[in-house]
Amino acid sequence: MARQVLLEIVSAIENGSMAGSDGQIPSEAELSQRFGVSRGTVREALSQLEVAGLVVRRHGAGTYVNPKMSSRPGSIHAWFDEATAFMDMIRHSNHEAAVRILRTAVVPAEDLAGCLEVEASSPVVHMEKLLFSASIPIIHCANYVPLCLVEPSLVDRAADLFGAAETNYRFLERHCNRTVHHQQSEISAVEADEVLAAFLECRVGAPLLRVEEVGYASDLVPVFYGVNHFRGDLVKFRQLRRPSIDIADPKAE
Amino acid sequence: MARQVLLEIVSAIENGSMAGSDGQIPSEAELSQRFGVSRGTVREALSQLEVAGLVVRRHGAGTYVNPKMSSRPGSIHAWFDEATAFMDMIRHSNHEAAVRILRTAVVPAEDLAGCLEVEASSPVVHMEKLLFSASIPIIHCANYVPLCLVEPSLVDRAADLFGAAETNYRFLERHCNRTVHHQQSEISAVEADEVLAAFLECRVGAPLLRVEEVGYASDLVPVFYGVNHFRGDLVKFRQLRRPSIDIADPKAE
DNA sequence: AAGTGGTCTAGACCACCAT
DNA sequence: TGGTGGTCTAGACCACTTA
Repeated sequence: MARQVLLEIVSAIENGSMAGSDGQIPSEAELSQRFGVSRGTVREALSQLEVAGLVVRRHGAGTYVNPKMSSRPGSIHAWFDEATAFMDMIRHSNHEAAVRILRTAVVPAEDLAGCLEVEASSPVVHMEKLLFSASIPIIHCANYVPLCLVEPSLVDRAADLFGAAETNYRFLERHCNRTVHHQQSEISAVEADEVLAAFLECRVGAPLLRVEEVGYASDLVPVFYGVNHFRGDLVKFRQLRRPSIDIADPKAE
Repeated sequence: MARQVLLEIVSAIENGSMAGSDGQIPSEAELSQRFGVSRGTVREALSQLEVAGLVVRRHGAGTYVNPKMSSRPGSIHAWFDEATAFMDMIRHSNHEAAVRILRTAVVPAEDLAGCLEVEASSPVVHMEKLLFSASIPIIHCANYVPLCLVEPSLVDRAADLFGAAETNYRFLERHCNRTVHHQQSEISAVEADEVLAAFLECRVGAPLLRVEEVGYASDLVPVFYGVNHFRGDLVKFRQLRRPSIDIADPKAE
């Protein structure tokens, strides 16, 4: 029901029938009456909208629509903390997306053994691809999935299936019976080497965004490792940043 | 009380007395008994720990410690979605942090008028600074705060006070009576121009992480604009990425 | 089948903001 | 001072995992 309430609030915000001229939304008590649910359920829905940045809640004052966000609800994209397939990211944001699979193979884990929590000699399925936005190559991806996760009957065809699946998510869901629960990423700036420059059709030395990440299933088993390079001049990530919850004991300070 | 429960759980995880050998935490029902609070309160605490990535909850199975995170609880830092003063970021992560104020001034808003929601001719207080980690310059920051936010009695000394405060957060709290509620950031990769290269003691053309952001108070008033450049070879940001909440109505697809 | 987390309820009180 | 969001309670039922 919280989900239903959320959707109704969003569409009411979109068509302008929810918020007053100052952007204020009806109180939680009123909403719970209007939708015929408990106040707790309304709060659950509003909390999710708050995390997404669509509304801002002010203790004692009310809940307000965030005009910076409501401009394109339902198509929030390229937020760095959202784990979306980069292909969908491109598709949702602007142009046509295309993918070219550069290479698929089964190779030993080697340097990735640590982060994938397998032996260095264990085989991993590898896929290298190039993503295009409006025919321009903008992202180069190299992905690795431990072969031991692939359904036993499909192990022989793993490399080809990875290529056919096109994304980590789909490959893991279809052929490993796993979903990605979260991924831990690291973002940095690097310059294009000869190989990347050739693929991304940019100058050697051009600035690139590098996103390196490990995906985990809900049981905390690492399910993929990926290194992605983005044309620095064409791709940006957005992120809402907030004061963090203090996990440290304040007494300790 | 949720806060108290959270702290107790964290320290129990730290000293190893909370989780079993498989990392599982006692059930919510048991925790609520143990701490003498309702289950809802325990869930509130666990939810915060889940957002921070310290634990993972699995419907039907239990709640587990995330070993990737619990290694340094209480000092989680350099997470991109956490709005921390960059100086504290350096300090908390490794070395001694130092700051050199390069320039303070009051200038017209001009190009920043749009994102700060003031007139182009309105004055803004500007501060440019350089942050050092172990004597190496690693971050260049340029910040702007609308002068109209500064307490009237301090307007004349605004530029100097901004320099003395050293961070946006402190300046806004001390002299504008405002706290930053959230900030919207954009991260990209650029190459160092002559000016930045000189400040950051790197090659012209070296890859830099560029973080551009607008800070907002809880009433959604923009309170600062900042452009920050990070030495790409020395600074990385980490981020937990998760599947996003669908805000779009699924019927629409 | 037993145990877990996920959701919802109805009510209460508090902390905060505005007027 | 009245209305708002923030927190907590006690209980119920459901959905899911695991053995």
